[in-house]
Amino acid sequence: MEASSDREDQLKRDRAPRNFVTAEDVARHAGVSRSAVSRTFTPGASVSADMRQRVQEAAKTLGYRVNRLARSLISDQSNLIGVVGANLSLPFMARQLDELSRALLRRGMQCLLLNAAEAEQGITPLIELILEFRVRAIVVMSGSPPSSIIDECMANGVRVILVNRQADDAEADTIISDDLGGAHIAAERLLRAGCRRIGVVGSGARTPTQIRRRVAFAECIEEAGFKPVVWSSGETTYETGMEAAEGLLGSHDLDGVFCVTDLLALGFLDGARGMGRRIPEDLSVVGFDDIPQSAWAPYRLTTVRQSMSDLTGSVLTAIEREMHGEGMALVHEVLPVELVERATVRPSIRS
Amino acid sequence: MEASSDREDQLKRDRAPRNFVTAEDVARHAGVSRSAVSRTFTPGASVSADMRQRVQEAAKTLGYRVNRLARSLISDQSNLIGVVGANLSLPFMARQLDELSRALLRRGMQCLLLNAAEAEQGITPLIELILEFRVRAIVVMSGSPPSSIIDECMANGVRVILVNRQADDAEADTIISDDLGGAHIAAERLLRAGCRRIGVVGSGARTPTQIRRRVAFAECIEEAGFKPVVWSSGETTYETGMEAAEGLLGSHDLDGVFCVTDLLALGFLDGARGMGRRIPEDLSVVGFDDIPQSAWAPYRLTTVRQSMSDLTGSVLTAIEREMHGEGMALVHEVLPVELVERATVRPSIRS
DNA sequence: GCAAGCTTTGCACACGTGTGCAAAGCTCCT
DNA sequence: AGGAGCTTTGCACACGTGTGCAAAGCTTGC
Repeated sequence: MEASSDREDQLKRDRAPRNFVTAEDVARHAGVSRSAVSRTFTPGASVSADMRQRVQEAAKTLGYRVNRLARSLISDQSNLIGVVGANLSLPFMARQLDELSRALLRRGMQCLLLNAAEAEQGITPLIELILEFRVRAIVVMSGSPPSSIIDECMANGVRVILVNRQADDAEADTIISDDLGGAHIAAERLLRAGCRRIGVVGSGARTPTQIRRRVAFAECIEEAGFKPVVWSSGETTYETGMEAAEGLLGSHDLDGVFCVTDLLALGFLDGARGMGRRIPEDLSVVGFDDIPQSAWAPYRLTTVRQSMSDLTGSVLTAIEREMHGEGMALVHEVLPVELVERATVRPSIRS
Repeated sequence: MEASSDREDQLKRDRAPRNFVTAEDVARHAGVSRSAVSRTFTPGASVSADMRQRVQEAAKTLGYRVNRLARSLISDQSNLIGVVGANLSLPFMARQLDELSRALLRRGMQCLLLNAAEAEQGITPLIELILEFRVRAIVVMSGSPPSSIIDECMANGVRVILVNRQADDAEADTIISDDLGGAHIAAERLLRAGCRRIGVVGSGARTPTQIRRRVAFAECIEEAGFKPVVWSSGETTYETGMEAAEGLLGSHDLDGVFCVTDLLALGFLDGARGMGRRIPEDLSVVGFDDIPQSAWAPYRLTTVRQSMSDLTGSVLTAIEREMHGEGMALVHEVLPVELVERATVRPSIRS
């Protein structure tokens, strides 16, 4: 917080003189009142046609732009949506952000993006910062906000929408893809392929999503009477996937592996191949997410797909739900997933 | 513009009542003047220690957050940086945005992200929208702004920073990686490998970057006495790379190819292999950008690397340069590139 | 103890906009 | 022509904050 203050201090010191045209200027130039200008740019306000035209002409020649800061000051509401995300360069996150920012713009909202990568003490400070902009809602795609800050947001009329995140018993909207179902599908598929010596690969990240997928998968396998080998350390990257392959396959002769993330799966595939395993003859692999790279020729990964459009759609639903009245109800959605069959799992034995 | 207006209209209709705590509330609760509250939260203002503490206590119990909209209204300046980008899910763009948003936050600035993907009539409307937020500067990573809007930004004291973009003779900061140098390096490397039947692969996108790389490469090859075959259609994706391989290798027996983008190169590699070409024995391939996937085991792409940190650093330099006075000078940087040798080009013949 | 100098505090104005209210203008019918 | 009813316009206030200015308080040196 200290460093940040110093920074802002400096920003202010070398502030440049601005000269934006104001509604006052336009009014003077068009010979009308300032209210008329305001109404011209306020949808639904009462202005006559020729007044509107006169104002618009003046505005055009002067280069007038409404000052949204001032506008929002009145309504105590901006069209800003705060977005908290980290690791924006990971394929899945990138796609998520791409779709979300596009959808927001299409609906007349803007995206205030804060990168949580360097948020050592959690994302609470980031959310606090976002609140200072009087945003319309906050979308959290990374980190786990303590319920105290969520409550504060809600108390101020700002919805908090958690995407593939969880906050135990806090009043937040929660949109999650069906990790349990997906893990189940993956387990089922591997078992049907006749796999018996089974492994799970996760990273060291302790996100709810990772844990749910790993645990649910392990349970399924155990129910079937087998004992899965688990890998869970490192970052959630391709490289970790390779390490997992070396670590796991060096000591265990596995014939089926579930990677909780496609990125891990791709690394794992390359690692396994590097150790001489043939896919899927010797070893079947299933991923989760369906990122674009999974369809690339060297991989053709069989994986559990999250529907990106469902995800974005649900976020928008939550944002547009009214804060008070009967629409206040929280959104709690578990989005369905589906298996995408490609080429990394052996065909089912009995069909 | 029409649709957007309707949208905003609707946003206003279902506006929810808010109840943010104001500085006035805090002042009353602490028994001091409102100015004192303001000064407590203004770095560098004159407040005594115990006054500050009293205010901070009251602010904490009441849950006060400075309203940045109001604050910015005074200074006519926010800490917002407008960012225009499209195709955020492409690896290179994603990394760029990741680094930029991180750097901005670290320096006490926030990122107002507009996705230009659906900007059919150019990005001028987007920049106009951004201006309404009285941003500190605008970073353009996609689309090409006409110089009229750039001039308007500059007239209002808002810098426009083009990243790997170009606006002919407009007053914008321009930060470009050395496409010409990179193309030269790529050509040189292929020639040294003994390639003689050479191709260039671009997409149908007519961005300055693409064109510069393609043209410069072709020139180098022609200077060496050969005539390159050119592919340039489709989107800038992996799939286009594959198509290019099929299209080009079906009719020409090439032994060296330069892809103006790594993503194209990866698709091209897979396409070429699918047609039975051995890399690099039969065919050498060089890319441009050095995205993470290029280092993956099936590819090990030799490519021309843009330094992401240089790029981000230069953007920050431009943002922080003063608008008036001696610091007003525009930033025009051409960032150096370097060849990353991996495994898709044959060793040099004469060394 | 007192004056000079410094620090701290409150008042009041400014920033650019939206909007309720009442006055003014217009339309239309009798 | 005149009045009822509707539309349009301007005034003035509100939004929450930063800050110049002067008054008040404090410190220091003699």
